[in-house]
Amino acid sequence: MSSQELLTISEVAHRSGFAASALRFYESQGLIDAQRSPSGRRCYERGVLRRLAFIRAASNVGLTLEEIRDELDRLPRGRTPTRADWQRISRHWRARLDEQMLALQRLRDGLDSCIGCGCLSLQRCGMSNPGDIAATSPDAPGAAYLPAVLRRPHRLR
Amino acid sequence: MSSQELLTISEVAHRSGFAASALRFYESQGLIDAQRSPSGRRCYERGVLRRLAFIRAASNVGLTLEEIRDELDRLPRGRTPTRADWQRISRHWRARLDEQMLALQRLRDGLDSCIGCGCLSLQRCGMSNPGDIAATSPDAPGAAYLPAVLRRPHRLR
DNA sequence: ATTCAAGTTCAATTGAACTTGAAGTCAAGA
DNA sequence: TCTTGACTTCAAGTTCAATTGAACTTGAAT
Repeated sequence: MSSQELLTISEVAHRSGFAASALRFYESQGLIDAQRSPSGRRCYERGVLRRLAFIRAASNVGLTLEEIRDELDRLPRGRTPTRADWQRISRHWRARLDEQMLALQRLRDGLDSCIGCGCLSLQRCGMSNPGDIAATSPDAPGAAYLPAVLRRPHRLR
Repeated sequence: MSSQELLTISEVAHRSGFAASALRFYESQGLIDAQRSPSGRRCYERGVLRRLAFIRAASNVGLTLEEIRDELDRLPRGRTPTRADWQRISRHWRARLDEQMLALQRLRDGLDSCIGCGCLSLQRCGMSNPGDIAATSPDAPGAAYLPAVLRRPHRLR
């Protein structure tokens, strides 16, 4: 069925742009898998490259590795994702990106409204308080919290 | 000259929205400072609240604490920042936010161009390769890197 | 036969921004 | 006097996504 050409870890590393250490790490985290040669070396099917592209894209969108693993697990094991699979995922990501952009826009608009006023008033300034949580709470503290989407750290290299 | 009303750490914590531990940490990092009571407790001037609002805002924009410290250090010690100070800083932040938004837009456009095609081709897909670095290199690896602006982790709470 | 690069495992380290815990001090109230 | 509770310091822990290092094995080329 499947082709015979298996890839070494350094080939996959080079072709995917991930470090070999990252590939081992992803395997340990259940994001990808590898066969083994008789001597115990990792042998990858070509499909792993698509999977890695997926991982990078998802990570770019801001998903954690855990979320990515979940998403991959809900994907059909073995076969290439269908258009429908891909559309479901895309919509998910698209929504996340829109959220992030919106949060940034609010921040930038707050900044614009501050320019020239020299304000940065603790209670009122839209810049130090981009109006999400704090303002609504009954005995809200003066300063505010970033919308959750922008709070997530994400690195990747 | 300055008023007598000094604030305790828990007052500042509540009014700024930062945890007391964060205030101690910021002091240790040279971002804020505090006087001491005879018994060694921290006493804050009201001005620290403005400074903390600044820190939160800057952090929301994505500056690291180190960058924030630098920015604060270039600010006139003692006096409230003038309109000119604030405008310089705002422009700096504004540019940074614009960068971030642009990066997100590229990502989203790539996603849109993918929806329905089910591609995620390693070499060509705009989603796994938001066209920044990798594609330009001579023997570029297949997959790409996020623009630096989006790579920075930033947490705050 | 020797050498070398490339692979393996596992544990420890990184960095940013804090938080948590342990152990102790201090002032006010019952 | 005793007990809270708010504070102090300092060291160590947390999270995420990996990287790094030590110690070892393998396969191919010289």
